[in-house]
Amino acid sequence: MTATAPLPREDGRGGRIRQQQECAILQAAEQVFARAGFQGATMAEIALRAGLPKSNLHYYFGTKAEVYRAVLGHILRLWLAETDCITPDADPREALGHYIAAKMRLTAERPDASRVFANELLHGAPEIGDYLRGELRTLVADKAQVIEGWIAAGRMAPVDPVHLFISLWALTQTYADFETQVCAVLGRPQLGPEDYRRATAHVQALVLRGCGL
Amino acid sequence: MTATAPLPREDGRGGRIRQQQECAILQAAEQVFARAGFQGATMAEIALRAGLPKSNLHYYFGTKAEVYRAVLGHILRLWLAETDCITPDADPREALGHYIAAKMRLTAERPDASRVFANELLHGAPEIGDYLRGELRTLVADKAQVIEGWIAAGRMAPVDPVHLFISLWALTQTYADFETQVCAVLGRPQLGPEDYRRATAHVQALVLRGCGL
DNA sequence: TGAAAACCTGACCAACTGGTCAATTTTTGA
DNA sequence: TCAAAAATTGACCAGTTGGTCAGGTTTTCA
Repeated sequence: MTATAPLPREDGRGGRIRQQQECAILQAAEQVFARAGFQGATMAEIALRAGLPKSNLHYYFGTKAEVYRAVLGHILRLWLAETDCITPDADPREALGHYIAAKMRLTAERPDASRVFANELLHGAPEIGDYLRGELRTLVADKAQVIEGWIAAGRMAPVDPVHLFISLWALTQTYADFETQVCAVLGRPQLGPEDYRRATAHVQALVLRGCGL
Repeated sequence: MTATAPLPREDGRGGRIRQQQECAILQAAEQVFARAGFQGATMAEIALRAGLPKSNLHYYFGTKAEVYRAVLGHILRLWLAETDCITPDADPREALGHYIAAKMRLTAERPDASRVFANELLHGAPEIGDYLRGELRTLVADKAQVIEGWIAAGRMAPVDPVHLFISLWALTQTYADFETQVCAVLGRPQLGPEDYRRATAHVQALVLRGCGL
């Protein structure tokens, strides 16, 4: 019922200023949502971090849910990619190794994105359920067939391909989502590049050997 | 500043009624916290599910944080156990296989507990950080030594034991914490016993082979 | 049996938070 | 240069929620 925000043409860019501000807002929002979840996050804090008054924030995004959806949208784009290397002709060992490294890099570089995503899933994915059951499922089904092909050709051990993807996601994301626990048992104050290198090597070794590669 | 609730002697049981009510409350609270997280959960909903008026809920637990801590306490007790089978003399293959099965059973039987725990970790474990860096870390360090022993004796492939534990937790809990995503890619409306059986077999196969067992 | 302890509850409140709005300033582009 | 569009902002509001409290009922147990 508000005529305040003339909604940026989703396609073309809005004004120069709008682009800048929206970017700052989404960056701030990702942090806040990651730390506090949807309910725990407040518009006031997002505004504060983005460096503008709350009412200005509402000028760009009508509701908190709108900000949240925008943040999730950004994150989903990151999630889809990275499976390119999994093709029938690729070398299974190299393809899976690359995929693991890529996912782990994403986890290390954008832990907040991972956490927002995790939080959304944890609460039943009310916002992105359709995407999961649509695009993501299709993508996984495709890649699963590739892996079935590798198995049928005797190029790797028989492994349920869909469960394998679930495992890969779990193994990599856990380092961002549950960083506190990981740090605790590793006895580190926080995860650094060296920790991520070790984690990547460990997951690769475990999974590749687990797939008979 | 309230003298209302004469705090149940933590040690001995409070009155018969108190025990019953507290149990009902904690059960309800686990569900609510699992679905909504700490901030999203409301005392009103917990009370409703427990079948008593909100003010009565406040008679047993002074604050929401107190309820939350009690729920987490229950859950931590579940988490600690299950590693008993990992001992120097045990057969690595059987010990790890059992551990995976046990953790997966816990995940299947108490998914809400897993989700509350996951949520707490996701938000930086403000409540149980000390436990993680204390008891849990010690336990893991102990068990890691056992595994190092197995490796040194050539009874399994060289795997970083601490990262192995992190992997095992991730692989099992993911089926509760991110059930929505798992269901989506598996094309199932919800996970049933058969799904958990398959998941267990998959994780066991992957990890055991991954450990050269 | 009777009084103290434990338990129960509706009414109430203060703080917080998402969101609105009218008025003002800045930017744009013809 | 100047008017229309875009951007900014402080004041404000209504709904929600955690928590309080005074007074009542039930249970316990000596």
